[in-house]
Amino acid sequence: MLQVNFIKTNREAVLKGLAKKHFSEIALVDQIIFLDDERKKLQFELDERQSKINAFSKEIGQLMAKGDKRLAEEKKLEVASLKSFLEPVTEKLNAVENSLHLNLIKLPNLPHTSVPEGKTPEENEVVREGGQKPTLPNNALPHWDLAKKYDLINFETGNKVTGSGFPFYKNKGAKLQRALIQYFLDFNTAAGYTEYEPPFMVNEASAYGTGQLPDKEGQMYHVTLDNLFLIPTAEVPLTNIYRDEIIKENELPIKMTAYTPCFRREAGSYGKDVRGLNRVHQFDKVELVQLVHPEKSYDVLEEMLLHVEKLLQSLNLSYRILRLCGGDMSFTSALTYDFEVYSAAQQKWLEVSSVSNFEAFQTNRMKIRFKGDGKTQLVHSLNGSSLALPRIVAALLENNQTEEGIMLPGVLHSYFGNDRI
RNA sequence: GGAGACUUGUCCGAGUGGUUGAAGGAGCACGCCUGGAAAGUGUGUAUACGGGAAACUGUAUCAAGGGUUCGAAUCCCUUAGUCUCCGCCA
Repeated sequence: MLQVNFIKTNREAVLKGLAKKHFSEIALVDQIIFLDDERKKLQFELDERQSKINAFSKEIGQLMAKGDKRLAEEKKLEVASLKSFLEPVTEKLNAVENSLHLNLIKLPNLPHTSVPEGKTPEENEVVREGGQKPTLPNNALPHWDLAKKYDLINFETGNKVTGSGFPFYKNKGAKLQRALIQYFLDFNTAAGYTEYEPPFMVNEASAYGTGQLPDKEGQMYHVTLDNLFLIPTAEVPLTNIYRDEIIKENELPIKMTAYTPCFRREAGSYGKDVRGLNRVHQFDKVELVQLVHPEKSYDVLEEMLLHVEKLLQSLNLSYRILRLCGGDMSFTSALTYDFEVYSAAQQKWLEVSSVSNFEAFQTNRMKIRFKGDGKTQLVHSLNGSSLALPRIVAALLENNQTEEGIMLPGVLHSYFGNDRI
């Protein structure tokens, strides 16, 4: 959520930023400014009245103490008439505050200046590529066939037991999941991230805090009986740890990592892109979240980028880093880098990580602040995947297939207990 | 799931209708003291939204929401959470 004062003092910049994000309801901006002025007026009016009432009440108290009942009774009547004015103003103020808030949460975050213009994924900017694309024989198999061949993943059973998009991992497939999770977590904690195992369901306030609610409830699984939501990413419980808290400046940066399953209803799925592990409703992911001093968030973003890059390099995968264009970025992000891994058998890039700086957009909703220079201000939040497993698994299987089995990268050997599948 | 007790500021803790945003203590910050530290000592130390150039000042907030009252941290209701006992359970 953008800060009203920022919108008011930077109206032009806000409009420009929204245009870059291809946000169409720009009338909201002036609406918000209008409503906020209205809010202030009403607030002032209300405070004035309340102040008078408070003063009178105090007097009544003093009169009662002196035993001057008659004068006290007179004052009571005066207060009563003042109070009758209070209610309509309060109601108006509430109404204005509500619609101000409703409008405010409709505005997406503003893109950073380095965000490229553009509307579609094709217009994302390739920052750099790394690793080597493997050359596979002509009879190379896509991962769904490899999964069958080595009995690693069973999609059909998942369909039967739960539904499509809920695969069973089996045998070495299950063990590979465990190895990857363990490796990723160790890699992250070695870099100073604190490991968490958070709840896999969150309440409404938390889903709201990270921006899943309102509007995007369709993307989450909702446990209606208890009004809880299955988390679409560990970002939600992790960031919400600090909701409504004021952090001491010397405790920043706060670096957190967690493995969780992620649950996504993914309304718009289609065709070839959803084959095998390319898109599923439940998948495993290790996530990074940082809460940092606002002046440092872009340095931290670069640091997280390098961190994830190192992780991908250690897996010997061919990857590229994209800087997302304004139209392809998420609602909450100010700058996002996507990591894609090359799947040799499918001959396409698969997104495996998304590293974003949200600046104060999330923390303004969650009121995560810190105290520095005597002032209380919002921290910046960032997150990144390190990594989402399914597509990593897809690439590992496809890119490393040989006659002798699937050769795993060295860093996984000890975790997996073998050098190949 | 049942019964009871409880929920006050960063923390501990006082406070059962009237200058209480909240005693007292701890912590923290700054100053004095010290060769340095500890001890001692002085001052300061919540958040949000307003007004004001500023000094300063108004309103709200004692789990959350509602109610009673001229006035509520204090009384009533609802919800959530914590603890204890019982039940159930991996």
